[in-house]
Amino acid sequence: MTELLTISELAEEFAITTRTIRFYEDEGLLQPKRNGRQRIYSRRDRLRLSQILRVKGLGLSLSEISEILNLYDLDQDNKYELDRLLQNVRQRRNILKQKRNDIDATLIELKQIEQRCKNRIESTS
Amino acid sequence: MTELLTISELAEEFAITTRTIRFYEDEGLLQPKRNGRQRIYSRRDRLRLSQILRVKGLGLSLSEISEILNLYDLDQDNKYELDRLLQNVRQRRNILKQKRNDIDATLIELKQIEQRCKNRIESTS
DNA sequence: GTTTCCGTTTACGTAAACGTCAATGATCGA
DNA sequence: TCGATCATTGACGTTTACGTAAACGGAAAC
Repeated sequence: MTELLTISELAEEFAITTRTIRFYEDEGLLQPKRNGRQRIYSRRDRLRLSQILRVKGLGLSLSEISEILNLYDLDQDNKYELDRLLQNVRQRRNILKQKRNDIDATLIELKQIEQRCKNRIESTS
Repeated sequence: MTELLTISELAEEFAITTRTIRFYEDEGLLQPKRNGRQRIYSRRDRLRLSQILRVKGLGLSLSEISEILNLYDLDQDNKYELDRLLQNVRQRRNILKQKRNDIDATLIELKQIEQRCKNRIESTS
């Protein structure tokens, strides 16, 4: 049993609208099978959507997300293509690492604010 | 010497346009002094802009950035307000921690892809 | 003294990422 | 069989985050 899903089930599960899911398909991020005109989503489609949403929260455009997720589908044997892919993956990793650094810097500042906040509450009570 | 900057100097330094800087001011994210009609930016304004840009890369809207940066200006004595502020800071921190988790998950996947990529290149050569 | 740079305000334009509405079709329970 | 429900395909609307162009002012360089 491969647990096939309808578009509204998928939408509800991820708390997004069906419009959004169809839009992602228009943009080439999803390619569900069809039963006649009706879309049917496999476990793999579901995983893909979860990856899309996870990456989307990091401030990447849909075209960037598309590029990243295409890296996931490794089906090359051509050495030149593999090299290009490798460069691309490394670059993406570096960008994400930079973002993580930005998050860490902000987290430190927020932590300091939290501490000052607590101190004031202490001294006020 | 407090090193005052003009708008185009600031724009060049951060590789953005003056339009963007003025837009941020319209949105209340910056409040530079004026010399007549001309804007002049202090070291503090410059720091603010760098914070804006740093947080912007994390996929937050300008209004969210505004909220976060407002947390930086701690000038409350009211205990109730301090409590609210504290809640807010903690919530922001949790959201950012979640984003960092998402980044880490993606980094792990990319690392695996990189490894598979390298393996294939090895076995191809 | 006028051209040439900034800089300013005002205003309309635009790309991305959907929201919303209309018209239509398949299905399913009463 | 009829109404309700869910899905589909357009198509136009909307918000965010700026881009771009027009029209103007001050200063400084020639």
